[in-house]
Order: sequence, then structure tokens, then C-alpha cells
Amino acid sequence: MEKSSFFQDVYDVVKLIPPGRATSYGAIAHYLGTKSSARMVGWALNSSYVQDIPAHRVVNRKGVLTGKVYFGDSDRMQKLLEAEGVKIKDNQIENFDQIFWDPSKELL
DNA sequence: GAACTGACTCAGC
DNA sequence: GGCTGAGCCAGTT
Repeated sequence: MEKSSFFQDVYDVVKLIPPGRATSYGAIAHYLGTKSSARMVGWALNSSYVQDIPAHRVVNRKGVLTGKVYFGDSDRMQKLLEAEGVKIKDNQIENFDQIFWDPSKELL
């Protein structure tokens, strides 16, 4: 972990996401300084789903649970979010604008 | 060591 | 207004 991995930065930010909140790949990528690498953010989680990363709090810019299928069960990601008070409608987060957590603003 | 891929995002048509 | 194409970086093959 001492290795300066772009992934490690992603994990750290995702872990800092408070319960009941969610962020987007682009927001994390922007916080890291590279808005263009939004794909890497999601991919980072895919490569490290085995770790204690609350990846269920990370969704795409539309608030859709794009990676829910990677959790093994399609409903697993949704239930995790609902357990935190996040409303999910058709695999999409309701009031996403309200629960949206921007690391570049919250963490500063 | 080079090519491919990948849970996204933006812009153009 | 919805779909397609191109771009991004780093890990995997």
C-alpha cells in the first residue's frame, strides 16, 4: 500500500464517504485531479472489491447503480444503500443531488 | 513490452 | 432529445 497507486487514493476517498451519502466516479476522479479518469475510479473498485471498500456508495454521474452487478447480487448494492437511508428507484438513487457527496468540497 | 480493456463522462450528430 | 464516438490512465494479458 506504500506504493503510490491511483487506486489507493480512490479507496481512501470512498472509505471517507459518510453513510447515507453517495458520490460519483467523476467526483472522485476530479478530487484526485484527473476528471478524465472517471473510468479508472470505477475500475479501481472492480479490481479491489475484495477490500473493505463501500463501493455501493459510488455511482455514476446519473446516480445509477452501474456496478451493482459486480457485487454478485443485483439487489445487494441497492439494499446496502437503502440500509443507510438512501432511496433507490429503478437502480437509480432518488434525490441524488441531495445525498451527493463531493470529496473536493466535503473533504476540501 | 505492446495491445486491450474497463463500474465513466462529455461532446457531437 | 436520444444515441454514438472519442478520450482518459493504469492494470491485466
